[in-house]
Amino acid sequence: MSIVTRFAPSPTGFLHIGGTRTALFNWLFAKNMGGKFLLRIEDTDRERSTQEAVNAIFSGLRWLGLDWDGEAVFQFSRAPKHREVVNELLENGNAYYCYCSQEELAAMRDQAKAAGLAPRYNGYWRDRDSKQAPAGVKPVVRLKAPTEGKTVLEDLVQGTVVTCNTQLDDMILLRSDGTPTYMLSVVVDDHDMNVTHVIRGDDHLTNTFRQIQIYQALGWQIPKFGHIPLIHGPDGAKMSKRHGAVGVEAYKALGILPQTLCNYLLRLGWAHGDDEIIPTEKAVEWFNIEGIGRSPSRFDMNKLLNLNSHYLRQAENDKLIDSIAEFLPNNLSAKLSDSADYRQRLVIGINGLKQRAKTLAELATGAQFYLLDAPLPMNDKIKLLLSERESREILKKLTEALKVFNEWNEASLHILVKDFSNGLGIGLGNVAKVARAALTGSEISPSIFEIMQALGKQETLNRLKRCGQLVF
RNA sequence: GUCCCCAUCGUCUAGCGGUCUAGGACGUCGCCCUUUCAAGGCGGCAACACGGGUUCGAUUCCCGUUGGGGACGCCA
Repeated sequence: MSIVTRFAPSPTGFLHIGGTRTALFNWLFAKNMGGKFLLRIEDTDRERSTQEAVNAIFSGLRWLGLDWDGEAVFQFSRAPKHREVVNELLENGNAYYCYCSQEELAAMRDQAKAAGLAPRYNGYWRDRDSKQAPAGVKPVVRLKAPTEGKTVLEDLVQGTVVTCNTQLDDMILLRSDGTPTYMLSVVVDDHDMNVTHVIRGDDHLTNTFRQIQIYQALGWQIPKFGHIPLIHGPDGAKMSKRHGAVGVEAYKALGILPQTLCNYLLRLGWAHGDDEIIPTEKAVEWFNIEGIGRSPSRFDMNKLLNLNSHYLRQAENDKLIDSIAEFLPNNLSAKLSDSADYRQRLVIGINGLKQRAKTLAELATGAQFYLLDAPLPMNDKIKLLLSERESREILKKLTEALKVFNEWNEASLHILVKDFSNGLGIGLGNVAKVARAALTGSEISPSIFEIMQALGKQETLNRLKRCGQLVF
């Protein structure tokens, strides 16, 4: 039998980074086993579900390349089927109506807590006749769960986990307004979608015992479960808003590459020996559930950034140039797309640039001087440097030397400027510093010879000459 | 409060009884390379939470302690 996994997020916000890892593991497992990966939107909470959140899930998964098989299933649309199943349960005596009010339930929980027990419903209506029901109260439907014995979970990640049934109460299957609860919907949907492996966050572990009880009441085959540890923030607590970026779109906006995020998320709690750089193809080949660690791991932005600079350096230049557009100010990104000349500068210049950037955003910032027209913006330090008489002397002489030079490539320019510096007896570093300032408006940049080549002779001379004449 | 899970450098991890004077990566520190900054190369600092067992032998197995985390909704 072919395996089927699924990712089942609720559309109540952004696509959470933790959920993303869950999706990745499900996807990898399915791919590794030659099975299917399904997507189900758990939108049964009508109050909190939004279309915007659904879109965020779709676009986030697509961005990461975690494609799902078939159409996404919207859980709410299956409510009639869920009610049908509840009726079945009601008929065969595995479920019953409960008329307790919220106040009564709260009292029961307090009572149990006071007695040193888990807060739970005490089964008041379990064996009571509905004829005794208070008038005008709309009942909920509860599962008639076993009151003794144990429920056992053979978890793919956590191992064997056992819970006493006295710990669990009769969960609600149908709300008083007739809508199905999550606990029931997941079971019915996973069953109907033929899901064979439920891989999800650790926070669902205790839910699983309840869900197993539903499977048992229905006489359905129980899928295999694997509960992966949650991702924690740097402080060790579950990732939440106060930790900063929790949605994948935030990482996209930062200029993190999708392959970086996949690689990073995979290495959080899973390893393949000493391998750190694991491209998706390898991940699919190597992934296994047994390798998933059981302890939660903390999110480390530094390592993510380091990985990202690796993938940035490896990325194809054309793609990189295309993808920095959205990180550029509008006027510059327009220049990039409208003018082949400006783009051509980056075709060469991107090489030095991408070696220095940790994110696409940084790459875009670094690329600006290629797209800007003189006069370049300069800080006081640069202005001061360029206003010195020695600097302008160097610039003038350098302009003259370059004017008659025609081997316009990085290596030749390097030799020429080196000889030029020797001739002046001032050392390459001093010439480079001034040229860099004039060419880029900055004291930090890629190799000035690469920049000269990328800018072309005319623009190089233009920038050098301009600064040589500048008066501040 | 009740139940469950977890525990190797600051962080992510390798290790599945002897190969461990514990390996890799990020970060950090130093050196080299060098026109700046990166990248790269080389090297340093840095961990088996604690206490009991089991065993000829425990980082590895068992039990406790401590510490951390998660779950206890007519949310999902």
